[in-house]
Amino acid sequence: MVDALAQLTFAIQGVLGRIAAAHDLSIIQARLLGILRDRRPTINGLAEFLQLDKSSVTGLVDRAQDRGLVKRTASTLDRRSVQVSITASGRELIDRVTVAFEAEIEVLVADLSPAQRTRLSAMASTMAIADARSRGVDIAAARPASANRVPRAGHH
Amino acid sequence: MVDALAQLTFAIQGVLGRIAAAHDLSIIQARLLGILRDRRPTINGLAEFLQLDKSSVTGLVDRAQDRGLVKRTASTLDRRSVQVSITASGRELIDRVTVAFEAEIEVLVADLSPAQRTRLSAMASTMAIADARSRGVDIAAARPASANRVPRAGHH
DNA sequence: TATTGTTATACTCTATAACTATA
DNA sequence: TATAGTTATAGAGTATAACAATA
Repeated sequence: MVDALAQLTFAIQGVLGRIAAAHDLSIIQARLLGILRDRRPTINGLAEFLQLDKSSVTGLVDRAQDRGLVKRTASTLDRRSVQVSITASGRELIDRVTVAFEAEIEVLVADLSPAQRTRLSAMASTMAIADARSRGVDIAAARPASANRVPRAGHH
Repeated sequence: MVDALAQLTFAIQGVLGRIAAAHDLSIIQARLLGILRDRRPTINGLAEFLQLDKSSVTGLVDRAQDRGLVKRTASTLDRRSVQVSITASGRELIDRVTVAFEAEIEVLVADLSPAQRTRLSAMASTMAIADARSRGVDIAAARPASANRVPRAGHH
């Protein structure tokens, strides 16, 4: 099991990496844009999402901003913080990457039956949630439309 | 499906990264040691396994060698090439990482039934093989001990 | 000529520590 | 004092191009 999952992970990362590179992006830059599709987090918020130090995020956002993919906006509530958002150009790029990624994943699951795919999808979600929970993060609350999970007490 | 798989991939990479870091390794260094557990590839061979440029592998092996985790041996057949192998110390380290990784994955699959785990494992393998095939690599032939590859016509 | 591996170089990604400007 | 973000710095990881040794 462990071996199979590790292999799968590397395979998917490889696919993602190749597609991102074909669009002149690294995996982490693609991830950044993906997060910003439906959120306007602060630098600290991004650091938490990505599990990176805030100084790493500063650099990440700097490079994306230099390319016109994201922008910083001063927060009106707390003048120390900024809000990071995606630009039209960034959104267009990540949308193209997503389409390509979906097509490639389609190749990987080609040998699975429709029923297997459904089950795989469900299991993957279950595991991602278990991971988030084990780190004390409530991933469900950060979802887009609907996806509202059962309200949970608190963290820790 | 795509989203769930991506989430799962990042979750597993996160787990791997944290465990590797706890043992003073990066993911790629852990992968390198994992590959060397039952193989003695050339630099070019490693580059193919890892899908990296050979110059990247030179640096990777340099750093691992500096730490006494791997070693280079001159090939007797082709004096241009070297064989990279794991040291006792490297093997001990990757074994410890593997044990810790297995324990963490156990947490992630905790919410899955035994039957689901079996199916997940099988599907993960299927997908990893599909990926290898899509890249023209025969992962199955590259397995353990004396995996004497059946002489094959051509690569490409 | 072609291939194996290294070197030189440049860039991205990352963390730690020190700093600034707010709060 | 504490927090949000940046800067300075250092190191790993990666690719491209040029190179030496060998085939």
